[in-house]
Amino acid sequence: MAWDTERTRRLLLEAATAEFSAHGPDGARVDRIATQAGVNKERIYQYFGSKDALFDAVIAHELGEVTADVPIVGSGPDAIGEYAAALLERIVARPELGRLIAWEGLVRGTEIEGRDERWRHCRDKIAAVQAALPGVDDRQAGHLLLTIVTLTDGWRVFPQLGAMFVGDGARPEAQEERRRELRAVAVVLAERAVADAAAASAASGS
Amino acid sequence: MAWDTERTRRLLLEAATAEFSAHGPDGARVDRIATQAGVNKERIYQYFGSKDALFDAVIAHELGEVTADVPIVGSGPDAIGEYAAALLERIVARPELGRLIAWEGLVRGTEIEGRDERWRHCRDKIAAVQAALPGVDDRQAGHLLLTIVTLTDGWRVFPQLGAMFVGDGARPEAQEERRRELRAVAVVLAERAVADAAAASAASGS
DNA sequence: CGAAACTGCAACTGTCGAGTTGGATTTGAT
DNA sequence: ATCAAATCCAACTCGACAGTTGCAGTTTCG
Repeated sequence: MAWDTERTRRLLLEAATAEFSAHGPDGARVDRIATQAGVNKERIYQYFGSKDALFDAVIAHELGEVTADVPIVGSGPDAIGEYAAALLERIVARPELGRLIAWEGLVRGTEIEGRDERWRHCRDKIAAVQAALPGVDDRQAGHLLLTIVTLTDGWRVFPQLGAMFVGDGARPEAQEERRRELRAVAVVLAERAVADAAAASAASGS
Repeated sequence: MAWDTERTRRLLLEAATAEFSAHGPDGARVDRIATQAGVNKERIYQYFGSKDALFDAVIAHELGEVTADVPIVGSGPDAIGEYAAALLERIVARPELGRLIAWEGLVRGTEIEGRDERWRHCRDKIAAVQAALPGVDDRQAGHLLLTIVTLTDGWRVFPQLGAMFVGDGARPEAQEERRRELRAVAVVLAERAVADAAAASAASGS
């Protein structure tokens, strides 16, 4: 078997993703990550430098995946609804990123690593929303996306709220129900954004 | 000066609220809480038993306050909009509870302390929504509340998202803008819930 | 006054965990 | 075969932190 440094790196990243997602930057244990990956703890420092840097690497990696996994297809409010539903489905199947983002927000605030690249991602998404909803401006598209992403991430970050307000969120039926609800919410908000845009354009055009 | 055990307890609770909100159950330091409160660390164990128990006490205390602070006044979709706006205003002024709930959700999941009392709070809120929006059933009211609470809490829990999508969320104008947006979202969703309820009642009535 | 409870203070214990180090072993390339 | 890089292993350092203890001063209340 060849020296497969990419494999070692990948194993560490996968184990770290699970560990950081479950316990956060403070609760995560470097030893557990190493054991879980079946790799020596010392390797982590060779590859990533520090626990914090590993956390950043994990987030950057996960973020790259979700963007590719869940595109906005089609156009019109329904397309936004489908996007929201797909995003929720994805976060149920892979809750890691939502939780990681929450840990990051709580611990680091807005001072995040790799801000530039992430900002580019967000601009792209905003542009994609605008492509699907012609006439909607940056601000409206940004708020719409913020609302959708907050609701999807929040579903797995505040599980108590779901359990209290709509019954245990781990139940498959609850997942499905919430997915329908979120899709409907996204559609309604997208329709509103389009209507606002039309009204604004009519006002300025007259 | 008389022995004021309530004051000692209150000082500890206040300091613990700030510390846990800022750093979470894992990141919080018992020594810092004691120093901040101007009370000896040992007192914490006399009064609350353990770091974990102190965390639970902090959440229970904060939760009691918010329910009293932000009621639903009036009726109709606009009342729900006002409620959402007031909730966001409150979380900007006192971000502690939102962050505590997030820490709790991330670390403890749905297995929370004092579940019964909290469940009662939630039932009350759902009933209050139904009082403001006649005809709306439990499920719809629950989803509406879940959406509103997730969006308000998320605003301070995912500060990066706000910064990326709508500009730095710490700016006062951004706060105000998001507040208007959230109010509008809540109104739209409340209107939709009412319309759904009317349609359902018409269908069953015919 | 005197016992009992409350508090402050400071040092202590024991554990846990991040990061390091040195040496042995394996592997691919030349 | 040989060398350099990648890996494993195990023990180690060092600091941090939760929780404890003993003691001395203070307040309350009988």
